[in-house]
Amino acid sequence: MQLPPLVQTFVLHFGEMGSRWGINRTVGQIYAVLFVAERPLNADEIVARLGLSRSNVSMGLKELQAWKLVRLQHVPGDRRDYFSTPEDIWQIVRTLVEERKKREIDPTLTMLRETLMQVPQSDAEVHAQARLREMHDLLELLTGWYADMQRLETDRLVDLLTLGSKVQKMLELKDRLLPRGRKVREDDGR
Amino acid sequence: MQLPPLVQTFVLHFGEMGSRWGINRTVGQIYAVLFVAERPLNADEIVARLGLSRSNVSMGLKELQAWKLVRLQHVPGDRRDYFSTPEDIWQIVRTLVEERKKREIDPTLTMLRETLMQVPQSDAEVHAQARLREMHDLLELLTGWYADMQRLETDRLVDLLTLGSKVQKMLELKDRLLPRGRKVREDDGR
DNA sequence: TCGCATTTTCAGGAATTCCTGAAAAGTGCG
DNA sequence: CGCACTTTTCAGGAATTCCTGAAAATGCGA
Repeated sequence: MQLPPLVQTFVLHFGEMGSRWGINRTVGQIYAVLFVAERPLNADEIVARLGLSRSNVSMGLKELQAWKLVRLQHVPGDRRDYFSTPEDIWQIVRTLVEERKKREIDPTLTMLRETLMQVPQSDAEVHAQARLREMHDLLELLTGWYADMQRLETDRLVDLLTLGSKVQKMLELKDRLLPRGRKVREDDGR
Repeated sequence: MQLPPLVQTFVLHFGEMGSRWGINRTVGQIYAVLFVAERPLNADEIVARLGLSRSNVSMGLKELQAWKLVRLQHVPGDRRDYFSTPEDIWQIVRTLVEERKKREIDPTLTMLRETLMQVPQSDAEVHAQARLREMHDLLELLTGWYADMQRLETDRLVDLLTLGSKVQKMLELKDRLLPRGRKVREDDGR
């Protein structure tokens, strides 16, 4: 592995973390290298930095592209493929959450809806369905909230996150100032 | 596997999902069985339902306990250990997020802070540090927000999530009503 | 303390996932 | 078209993770 020490620390850590998230270690490392690179890199440059086989890097890049975490680019006068991560880190977060939702949450919601349609054949099934409904409703609430957040511009989103629970206090304040304000909470339902 | 069909669908799906999240399939299945169970189950009951070996179930339960996702209980007059998941699904979410933060985010923040302390030895390292700082600041913002949310009672949290981006509109409204309101955003810093 | 019920540990085989080199396929230029 | 360069595919070996049965440890009542 041919990397400045500081970068190496990060790349190894990121690879480990990746493997706890169902992404394999080398894919995590490839991503990490691209994330800190000053310019787009081609596959051979990644091979040189990480000491993996060419084919492994090719497969890793393919997977990262499938996740839309990495962008393919071309350098004029060079036939090779170059890859980079988005400059904007919030864009990365958005993509990551969106893809995970698509692959994991959405199919789970579908499965939950299907099992909730079935007619329970026993007490055990009645109880199980009640639990599954709780899980379903929770995921619906979270995905609804997420859809809202995804729609905000980044600056607004950062404002909200920075406020944190102070939002809560401000809403109470607002309710005192504007007693009919509760209406705002109920109109325009999702 | 000896389960009502509806439960079986859920258990198998949950096992698959678990394996995409770095949790192994059988641990996911054990959790799923406990989640929909009407009462706490002992290890042999889980063995009967899932057709795993006794020792595998023992290891799985140990892992779930380490994650605090499962509670050990005793039934009067019975020496065996019984296990259950919390009734309150929001409690489950809180535990899950807390544990993942502790195991993944916190060590990552530590690593990022350490690499940011180092003196860069090259342009590549200067640029890498800038990227790592972006990631660090992002994680700090998110964990700060999370700490705030964790502190709210569940009902308040659900209110905020239900509001979604409408919070944004309400804050704008509030700023119009109470021009000096911005002060509220800046005092009492975290 | 013994005996029984229960849980835990762990070595090693099974299953799965990962990684590689070699070969095939794709691509654009002369 | 033919060639050189590049990427992709894939069979099979390497590495890792998972799972099991047997044995050890634990806990409790008599």
